[in-house]
Amino acid sequence: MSVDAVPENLLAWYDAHHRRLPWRAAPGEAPTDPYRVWLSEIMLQQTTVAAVKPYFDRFTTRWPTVTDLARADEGEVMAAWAGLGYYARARNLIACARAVADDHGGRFPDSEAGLRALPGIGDYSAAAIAAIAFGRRAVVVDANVERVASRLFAFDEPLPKARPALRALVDRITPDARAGDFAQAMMDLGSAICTIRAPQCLLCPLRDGCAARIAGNPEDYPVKAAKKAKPQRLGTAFWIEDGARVWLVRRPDKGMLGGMRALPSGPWTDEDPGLADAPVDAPWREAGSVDHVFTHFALRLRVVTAVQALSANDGEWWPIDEIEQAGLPTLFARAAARAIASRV
DNA sequence: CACACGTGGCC
DNA sequence: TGGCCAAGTGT
Repeated sequence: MSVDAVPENLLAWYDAHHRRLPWRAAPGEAPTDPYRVWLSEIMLQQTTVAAVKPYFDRFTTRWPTVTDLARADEGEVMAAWAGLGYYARARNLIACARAVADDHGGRFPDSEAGLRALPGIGDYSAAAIAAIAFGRRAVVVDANVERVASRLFAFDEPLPKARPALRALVDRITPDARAGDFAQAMMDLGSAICTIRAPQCLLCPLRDGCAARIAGNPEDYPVKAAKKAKPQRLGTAFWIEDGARVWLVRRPDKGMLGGMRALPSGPWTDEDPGLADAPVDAPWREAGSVDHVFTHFALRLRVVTAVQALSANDGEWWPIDEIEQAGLPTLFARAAARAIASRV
């Protein structure tokens, strides 16, 4: 199979085997509302389809259009995003919705360059939205496409440094027509057939032209640069309650879990901070600790509790029996669960 | 440009 | 079970 035959074979496979997803139009159907395409692409950044589905349903039910989202209360959007991770996406989501509403008359730009200028939309998302929502030819390269293409061409230069060279190869196989279906077909193929481990080459529509399969080592692709070791950090979270309510703060926009509601907590470092960052003097009780692994460090967060009056400006009392609605990111949801379990 | 930035699932 | 990885973006 030559390179020229890739789009035809892949699209025929997609017509027969495409996944049905809430944000996707089937081949031949009218394209999905650009708002839904955009929302799904932002949620899917570094995030699995299974994790995104319930969030996508809740967001589109609560905010059916980009204008609705643009008018939404920022804190409510952040709380609705809680648990999905990479919270800068949620801050950029709001900024993008407001830019579309205020600067573009409530309609998404229909060109890759126009989309690329919006907050939270990078090279990948601009290409994907242009292709999927607007039928534009665009070279869409995500981790699935990198894996499929690097195997197809037996491309063995280490990523991410060699990403531009790999993108040039993807450009060669991207068709002018059905660019959106082609991009989604590459992703479905990467998800179902051309998997990280144990790829199902016998079922692959591109097997006859795949250099890595012919060489017998598809699992050796893509080649990636070595990763750095994760440091271990230590911190303390403070559960302060008045009996029925707990004291919550909002974390600064910059930095870890930025903009999210949280338990008070000092900086996380390689030294155990103990009670040094306590927001108030209190007879602290140990409630155990939570181990949590982030992208670039591991954290052991000690949880201490106290029943204490507290008056401060930068925080709020939250009913403990409604803690699930506070929109805590997973780390602090786990810390809160630890504190609640330790109550007498 | 290398690094910061979450979470859960997989083996 | 600890390491790897995911429909990346911003700085």
